[in-house]
Amino acid sequence: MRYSRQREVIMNVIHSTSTHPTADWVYKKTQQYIPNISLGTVYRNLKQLESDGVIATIHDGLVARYDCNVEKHDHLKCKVCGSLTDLKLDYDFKSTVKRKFNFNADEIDLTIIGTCSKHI
Amino acid sequence: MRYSRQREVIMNVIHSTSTHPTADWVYKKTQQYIPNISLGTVYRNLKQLESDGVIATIHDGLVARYDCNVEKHDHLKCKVCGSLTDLKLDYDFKSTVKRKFNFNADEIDLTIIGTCSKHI
DNA sequence: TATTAATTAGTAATGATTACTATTAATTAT
DNA sequence: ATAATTAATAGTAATCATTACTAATTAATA
Repeated sequence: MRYSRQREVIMNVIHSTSTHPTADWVYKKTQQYIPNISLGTVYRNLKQLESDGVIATIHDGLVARYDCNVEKHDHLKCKVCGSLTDLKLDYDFKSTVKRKFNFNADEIDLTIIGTCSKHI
Repeated sequence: MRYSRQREVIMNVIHSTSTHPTADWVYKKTQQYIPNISLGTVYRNLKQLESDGVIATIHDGLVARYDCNVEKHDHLKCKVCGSLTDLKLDYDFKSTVKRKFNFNADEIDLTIIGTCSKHI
């Protein structure tokens, strides 16, 4: 993978926030630095960065969100404001599903949906 | 909500499988009984049945899948064949996130991704 | 510096879903 | 049973996120 300014800006934009932005948000943000950047370029680079393990993709309903935190973690999703917050929980379901279903677990996707502290 | 044959067939189709079908799959299946049924009718009814609590929607990547099992449960998703299998796990994260984040949890969405027994 | 191949901008295409509208049909009051 | 009412439908167009395509650009390299 060779250098491109577009990719560098995209990386910086993603690292500048902890809001798990969508591709469109990243696109609009990068436009502030490279006005004629193409949406396709944003998508292509996000995908490339993911397959390089530099960022992670979170499927949030119908849209994909991107996260520079690639460590395994879970999320709190607020029904009111839609915010997505990182959290770490302790569990080990892998041995359970191996035993019960002979299923080889690679990753666990866990999201807790509810109301965040701002709206209580 | 008043009776319609279309809705009845859609319900029967969903209850005839445990494969968590997509709207398109349901559409093609209902076409066997009502050849000129409209895709919009399928989507409208699926949404209506969900808001009535008769079926549940599962967001699987970019597509929505529908499930006649409305009891709270988790899923095993196979990376190889894409199958989605129901499972029930024991956990209680609600009190943890309430204590740590003052977050009021309503539901927990947990999917374990890996390889199912068929491909081992 | 010339060559090569990755990357880009711009645009068209796709796939899932929703919106719109005139028509059809289930219910309700007559 | 019949007419009136209005939810539900078929068919089509629109939307939204994402991917595919192509000719032009540009980073690396010989």
